[in-house]
Amino acid sequence: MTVTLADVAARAQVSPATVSRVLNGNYPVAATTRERVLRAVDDLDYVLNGPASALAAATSDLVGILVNDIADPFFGIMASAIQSEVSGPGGRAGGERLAVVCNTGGSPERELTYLTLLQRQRAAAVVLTGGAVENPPHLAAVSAKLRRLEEAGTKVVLCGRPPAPDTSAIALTFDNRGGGQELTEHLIGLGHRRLGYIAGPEERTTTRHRLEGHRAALAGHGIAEDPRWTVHGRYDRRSGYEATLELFRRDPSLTAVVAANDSVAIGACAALRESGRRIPEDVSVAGFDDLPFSVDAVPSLTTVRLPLSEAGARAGRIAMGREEAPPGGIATARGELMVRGSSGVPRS
Amino acid sequence: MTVTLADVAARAQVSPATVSRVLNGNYPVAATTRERVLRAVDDLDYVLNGPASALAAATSDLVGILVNDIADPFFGIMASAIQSEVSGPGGRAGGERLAVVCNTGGSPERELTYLTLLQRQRAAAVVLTGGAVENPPHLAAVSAKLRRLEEAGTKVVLCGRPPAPDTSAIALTFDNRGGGQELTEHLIGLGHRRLGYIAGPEERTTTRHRLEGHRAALAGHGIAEDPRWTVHGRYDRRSGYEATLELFRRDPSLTAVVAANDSVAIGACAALRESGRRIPEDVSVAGFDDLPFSVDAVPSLTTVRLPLSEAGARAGRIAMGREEAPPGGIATARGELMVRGSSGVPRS
DNA sequence: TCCTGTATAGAAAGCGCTTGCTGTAACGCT
DNA sequence: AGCGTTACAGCAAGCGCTTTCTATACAGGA
Repeated sequence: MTVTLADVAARAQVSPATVSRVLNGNYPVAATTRERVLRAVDDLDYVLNGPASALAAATSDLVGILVNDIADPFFGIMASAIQSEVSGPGGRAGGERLAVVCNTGGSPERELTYLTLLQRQRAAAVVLTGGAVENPPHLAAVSAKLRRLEEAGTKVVLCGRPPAPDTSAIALTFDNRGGGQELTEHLIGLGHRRLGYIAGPEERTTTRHRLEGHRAALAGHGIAEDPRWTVHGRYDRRSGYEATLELFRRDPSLTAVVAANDSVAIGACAALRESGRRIPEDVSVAGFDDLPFSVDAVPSLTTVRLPLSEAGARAGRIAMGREEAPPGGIATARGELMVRGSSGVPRS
Repeated sequence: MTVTLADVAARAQVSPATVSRVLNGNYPVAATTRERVLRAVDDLDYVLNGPASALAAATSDLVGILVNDIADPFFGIMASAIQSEVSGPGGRAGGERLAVVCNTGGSPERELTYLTLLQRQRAAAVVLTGGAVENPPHLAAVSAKLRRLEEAGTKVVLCGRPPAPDTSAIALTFDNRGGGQELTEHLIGLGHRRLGYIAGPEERTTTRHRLEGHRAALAGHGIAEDPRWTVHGRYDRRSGYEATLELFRRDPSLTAVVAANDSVAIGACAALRESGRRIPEDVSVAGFDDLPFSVDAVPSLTTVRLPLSEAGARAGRIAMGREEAPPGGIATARGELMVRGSSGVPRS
C-alpha cells in the first residue's frame, strides 16, 4: 500500500492531526515536532492523498483553463501565461496548484463537458479563453454552468472572451471590433477600395466583432461592401488558402485581403503567391493577433497585436485572487496596429 | 449546500448505493429504478463529487500531460492528439477523463513538481512529452518518481522522449539522430561542405541526438567539423536569429545553416535576409519537425517531418489501455525528409 | 500555592462516495 | 410443495484526510 498520513504520524510519534497541521502550516506546531514530522515525511516519501484532502477540506488545488485549440499558439500563449501565474509567483510550480489546460476543440459540447468535469473536481478556479460560440441555447447553458460553478465557490474568469450574462465572472476582453476597424482603416488610408475579408467560423464572437470593425471602417469611408467580398472559414492556414482562391475567383480585382487572424493570413499569402500575385504590390494582406511567426513571414505581416500574454497573466492573477478585479468586472484591452511589409498602396 | 448523492437517493426513493451504481453503470439495476434515479439526478442538477469518488474508489479520472512549452506548436500538436484520445474515442470528451496539460517550461524542478502533483491526485496516467534534460541527478529523480507513480497504479507513457531507465514506462521516441543525419546528408549531397549548426539547449536529449546525427553525416562524408560551426541556443526563433548572426560573424563562408528545429530555422532565415543573403542561392537553411508554418515560409523550409500527431494519439491510446504497448516497451518513429525551397546547391 | 492564560497535541467526527456482504422477492426446477 | 437460483436493493464499513473541540502542560500573576 501507499504511505498514509497515519504512517507518517506513527513514525514521527505524533497524531495524524499534527502531521496534517505541519503539512498545511495553518496551526501552531512546536519547532521540534515539526522537524520530526518533516523527517518522517521525507523518510517515507510520503505524498498527500489529493482526493482525500480535497474531500475533507472541501477545497481543491485544481485550476482549469479552457482553450479552443491547444495547437494554436494564440491559445498556447495565453494558456502559458495563465499557467505561470496560477502556479505561483516566481515561476516555480509553487503554491501547489495544478493548472490544467483543457482542449475543447471549439466544440460547445466539449466545453460544457469540461466545465462539468471541473465542477466535479471542485476546481478552485476556471479560466475560459478565446471567443465564445454565439448560439443562444449554448450560451445559456454555459452561463448556467458558470453560475453553478460560482455557487460552489469556483472563481470564474474569462480571458479574451466577452462577459457571460447573469454571472459574476470577471471578463478580460480584447477590443476585436476596434482592432478590426483600425486595420481596415489603415488599408483604406493606403488607397484600397476593394477589400476581401476572410472571416472566422460563424457564430463566434471573435469572428463577428472583427468583421463588424471591418465593416464599420468601410462604412465610415463610404465604401459600399460587395457581399462577394466576405468568405467564412476556420481559423487556420488551410482555410485562408482556400478562401483566398475563392475570393479571387469571385472578384479578381480585389487589391487587399483582410484575414480573421494571422494563420489565415499566412494561408492567404501562400494562395496569392501561387496564383502569381505579388504582396503587397498586387495585393495587400493583413492578419490579426500578431503571433510570433507573423513578423517572419515574407513580407512580414501587417496585423493587430493583442496582449495575449499580459491578459493571460492578469486573468491568472485574478483567478488566484492575487489581483483585484477590474471595476464592473470587465476590462477591455486594445489591440495595437502593426504596420509591416504585407500592406502597401494598391496598384493603380 | 451542494447536492449530494444522498439527496438524489432521497428524491428517487432508493439507497445511495443504488444511485452510485446507476451512475457508474457497473452493477445491475432494474430499468425502472435507473430511470427514476436518472430523473432525480437531472432534476437536482447533481454533479458527482470527484474527490469523494476518487477517494472511495481509489482511482481517478485525471490524466496528466507534461509539455516543455505549451506555446510551442510542437508540444501543442502532441498534446492535442493525446488529449483527444484520452478524452475518449469519437472526439467527445466522453469516457469522462480529464486530460490536463501541464507546462513545465523546460524546468527540471517544475517537471518534478508536476509529477508530484499528479501523484497526489492519483492520476490514472501520465504522458511526458518532448526531450528530457540529461542531467544525471535529475534523470534519476524523474525515474524514481515515475517508479512511484507506477507503483501507485499510474500508467506512464513517454512520447517523443527516450526511455526512462529502471521504469516500465512505455517509450514512443522519435529518431532524431537518423533524421538529423538524413537532413545533413541531403545538404552534403547538394554540394555543401561548410555547414553551420544551431543546436538546442545543452543537456537535452533532443539536442544531443539531432546534433549527433548531423555530425555522423559530416563524418560519413569525410568533412572535418570546425568547432566554430556549432552554436547552442534555445528552441525559439529569437535564438535562431542571434545564433545565425554569430555563426556568420565567426565564419562568413558558410553555405548552409542547419537548425535545431523549425522555429530556430525561421529565425535564421530572418537573420540571413537582413544581412543581405539570399536563401537558398547564398545560404541554404534546414529545420526540423515540419511544423505547420514551415511550408509557408518563403522560401518554404526544408525540414524533417515528425509524426507528432500520430505519436501523440498512440501515446494517448496506450495510456488509456486501448492499445497494446510496443514490444519491449519501446517504439521509434522515423522522421521524413521534406525537401523544399530553402535548400539548394551552394554558390560555387 | 492556586488560578488563569497560553501553547501545543490528541480524539474523534465527519467529508461524500464505493462496494462487499446481506437480505428478499420472484422464479423455475425436481 | 420445497428449494436452489437469479436479480435487485440496502446496510454499513471504510477510503485518507481536516478540523472542532477537548485535554494537558507549563508559565506567570496574585
